[in-house]
Amino acid sequence: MTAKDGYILERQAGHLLRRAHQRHSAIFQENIGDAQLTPLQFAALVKLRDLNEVSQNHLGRLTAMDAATMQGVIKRLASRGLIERRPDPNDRRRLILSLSVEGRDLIEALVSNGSGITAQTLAPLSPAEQKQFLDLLTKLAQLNGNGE
Amino acid sequence: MTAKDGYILERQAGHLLRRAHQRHSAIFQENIGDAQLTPLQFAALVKLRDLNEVSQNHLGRLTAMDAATMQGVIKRLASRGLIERRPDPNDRRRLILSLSVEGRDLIEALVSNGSGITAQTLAPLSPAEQKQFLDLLTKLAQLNGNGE
DNA sequence: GTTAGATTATTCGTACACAAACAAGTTTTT
DNA sequence: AAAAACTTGTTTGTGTACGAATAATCTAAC
Repeated sequence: MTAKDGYILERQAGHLLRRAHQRHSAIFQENIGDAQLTPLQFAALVKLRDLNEVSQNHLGRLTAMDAATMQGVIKRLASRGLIERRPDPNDRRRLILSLSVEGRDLIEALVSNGSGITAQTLAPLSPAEQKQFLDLLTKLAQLNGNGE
Repeated sequence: MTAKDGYILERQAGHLLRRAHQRHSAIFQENIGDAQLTPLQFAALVKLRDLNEVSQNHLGRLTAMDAATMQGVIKRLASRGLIERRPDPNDRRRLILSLSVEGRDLIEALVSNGSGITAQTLAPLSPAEQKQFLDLLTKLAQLNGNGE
């Protein structure tokens, strides 16, 4: 907490965001109910459940993963048999992704755990603070609003 | 944004924290003023400047990095000649870390950029909102307050 | 004072994160 | 239609993240 010129690591947005994200990841891992599933894999399954079918890159945009990251996440989900990949007949560059039966069953069984994880992550705050925090955080998560 | 049962990815704390952290990282990279320096490396240098000398594990605790991560961060900083490592005479397990002259010069020159990066990260919020956000985020970054 | 237990740093293995470069395919321009 | 520009998915390389295992050392208990 020392600082010769007022720059205190513990008060920087980036450091705090990183630590809060660490804490959330730990809560996720303890409570998701599937030891292999990671937050990104869970996000991909949830979005796929909502949309039924999407291309890989499109799913990446919806879940905020770049193409290279998405590739790895999808590969691992497919190797577990949770999702299926087939070529798009209208655009031969594209891979159309969808949930397998096992993937659908798994995500239906685990979504409620996801809600609990968010609740637990926000538990140190009062209900009013939770709402406020999510509102502010939503603004800061917007890709614009930076400074070019 | 669809959802059969109210679980909306875009409103989950973890997803928003991840995206806000992504945005911060992009702002950091554009504004830190040293193309090689990463947020973690910057944090390590800042803490080292504040404390002069610390053991590697201790520095890891102060910057919220586990021992394995810290090891890599320190290795890269040392290979750039920004920090020095010497054994602790009182405890032969320990490595005592300190800034080199170049490391000190670099961090002194870049700390103010760090403040600008936090400001820019929080720029979408009003000053009152910024204070509130940091207060709430600080509570959520505390390692306790989870639910065992 | 030795043994059991804890701590320090390292290594290994898996999973993000993302820039950069690429091949293959699609769209836009001219 | 052919060229230029863009998109999709993959690969490579570097840097977090962190669990688990290990060797060396230190500390606490007995």
